[in-house]
Amino acid sequence: MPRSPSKTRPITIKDVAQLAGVHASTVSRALNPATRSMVAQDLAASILRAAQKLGYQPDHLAASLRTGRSLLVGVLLPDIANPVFAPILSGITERLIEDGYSTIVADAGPGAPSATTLLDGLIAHRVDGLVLATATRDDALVGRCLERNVPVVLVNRAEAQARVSAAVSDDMRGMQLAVDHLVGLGHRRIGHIAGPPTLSTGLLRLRGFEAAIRDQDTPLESFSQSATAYSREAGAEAAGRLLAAAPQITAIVAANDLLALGAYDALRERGLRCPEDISVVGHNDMPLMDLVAPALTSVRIEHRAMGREAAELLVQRMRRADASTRMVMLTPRLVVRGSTAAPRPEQR
Amino acid sequence: MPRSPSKTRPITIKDVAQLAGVHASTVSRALNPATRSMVAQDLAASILRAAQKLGYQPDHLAASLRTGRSLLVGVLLPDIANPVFAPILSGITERLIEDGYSTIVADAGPGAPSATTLLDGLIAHRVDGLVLATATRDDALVGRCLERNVPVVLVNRAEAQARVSAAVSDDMRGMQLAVDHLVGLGHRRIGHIAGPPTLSTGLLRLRGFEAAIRDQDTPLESFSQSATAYSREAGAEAAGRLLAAAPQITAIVAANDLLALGAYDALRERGLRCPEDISVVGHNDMPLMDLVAPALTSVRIEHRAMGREAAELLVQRMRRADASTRMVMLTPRLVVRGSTAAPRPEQR
DNA sequence: ATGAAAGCGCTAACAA
DNA sequence: TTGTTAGCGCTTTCAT
Repeated sequence: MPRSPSKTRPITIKDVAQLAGVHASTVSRALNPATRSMVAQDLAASILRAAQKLGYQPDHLAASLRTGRSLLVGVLLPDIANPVFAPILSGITERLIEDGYSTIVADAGPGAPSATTLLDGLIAHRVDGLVLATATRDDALVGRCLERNVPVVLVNRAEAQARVSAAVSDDMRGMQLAVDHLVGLGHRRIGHIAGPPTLSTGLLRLRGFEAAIRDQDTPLESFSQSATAYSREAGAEAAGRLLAAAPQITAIVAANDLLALGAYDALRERGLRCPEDISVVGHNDMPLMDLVAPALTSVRIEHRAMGREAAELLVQRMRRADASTRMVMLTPRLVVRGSTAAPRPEQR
Repeated sequence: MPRSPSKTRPITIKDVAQLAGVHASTVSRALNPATRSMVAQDLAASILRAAQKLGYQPDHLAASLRTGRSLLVGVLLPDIANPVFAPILSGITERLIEDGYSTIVADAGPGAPSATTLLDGLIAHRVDGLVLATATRDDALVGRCLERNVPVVLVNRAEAQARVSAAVSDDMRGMQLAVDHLVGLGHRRIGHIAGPPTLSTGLLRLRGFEAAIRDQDTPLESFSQSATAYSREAGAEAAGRLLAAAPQITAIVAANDLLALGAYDALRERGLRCPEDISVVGHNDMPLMDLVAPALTSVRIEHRAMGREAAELLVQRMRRADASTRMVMLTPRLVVRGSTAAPRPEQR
């Protein structure tokens, strides 16, 4: 006497075939919109009904093994906790889902395995492509993907050699906006808290700062100190160095908002007021920057759009292996708030 | 003359077997730490070397098809853009990677497909388990997972029937902390901006508020208005209703930080100062809440730990199908900052 | 301790 | 238009 199956086995395409009285391959064709036209309309309909009735759920895994496409894309983030990556990730998943891809997220943040280990894990899952938000200017991971022939694009940060497509903000222009704004307010001695020079954002924003200073009609004094990381603590530390080295500055341009918030901390600690004593400009315009005190003037980057663009580049690359490599550069704009003001007359 | 393969075919276990001069199954045993002991030590070593030399990368997909385990876990978020979910996600991935799982993230935020569609997509990828951060008190998705026999746990929000394990904060206690603090400061007329009652956090925090009011020795007046969503805009709108209905209140307890920030907006718009005219308490203690003006007094939830706990519950459930269903409740604590103060004497 | 062989669920080339 | 067949890369009985 056959015992009734207590453990429910998942419904396969074969079960559907049996119920519909056709062969499994016919079911496969009927169920896949791309091949449905190969099946007689009414038959396809009855197959669909059978599948529905059984509660059939396709198995991507098995399909992937056969087709060589997993419909999985890996996203490697430097640190999920950093608020700028949430909208980037959101933009990426939003675009990818339109083409049927799901997103595996790997966080290379503190306490995580090495980025290389994470990358190998993603590749082991046979992702169809990768978005790296972690890229340094000279990035070994990119080479690894290229070797393995896995489509890859970069987001937010680019590498020095443009081996793969990237979606980034125009970092130099962003700094120009910041410096122009400060000079327009009357500032003549401006400091920069640079990001890590190993990251494109760190280097390009520093270069952008220097270029913007040079390009002014007015001669300016400028100073800069590099932060060791994009964090509030590193920002406070670098701001301290900057203020010690150049106490005459009347404004600080930070390479990112977290650094700017660190600068707030440093100013407060020294009894300096913002913007009365020192103006501060950030970069990224993260969520809530309008609510901090003083509200932060910042270079706004459309992170969500940037994520979408990166995903778009990847989709194109996954569709055609020979898709051209290119860099999509989004134009930032300055959002002026309360952290910048004209220097006091006696400071001039 | 055989042409050299221009397109690099991925290295399979067979290639390794050939190079090592053994059968594929031996390679499989040698490469898997769990079965390595079945293979002679020196042979295993030489197989490992062969794999290394060829740059062999295992194919989880093929293994999954065979073993029925994908090493993939799905995480369904209500809205990646909401800052509380970043640390939760971080905690989840951190714990799961310890057991070799990768995380597929699906965002049910604005503009996304329906949660049901996303869930089916995750199931199609044959995830070994699911973490739902989206649960309503009466959630159809949970039932769907149960039907499909997919291990599932909830995080941050619980459902009314405790069908599955969940990691949450003790929402009622959180509100007690908030109310006790305000009463201790001398407040006697307190308003609550509640979250959506369809969410456990919304309902339990409301109940917690009411219970905390009742439990005071001093008789109090209390009022509440529900926000339609956990957003700054909805918070401003609900705060407006609250102030209109009960202008005599001296303090507002919001069901979450975004609602509290919305209350800030509403107060500012009406020319009311915080904390001089009205004290405000938030809930969650999101990143940056120490920097908004005024710095927000808030009920701190350890979101990262909560994510880890949820992942832990899921791992246990995935290991043993009969693992007990339970609720892990983290104890919140109050972080007092500048948004709360004693009411002015004439307000008493 | 190792090899042989079957098969996970699906798709695609080929046949009819 | 539909069925037949083979096989994606791996793991796991079973046999040796």
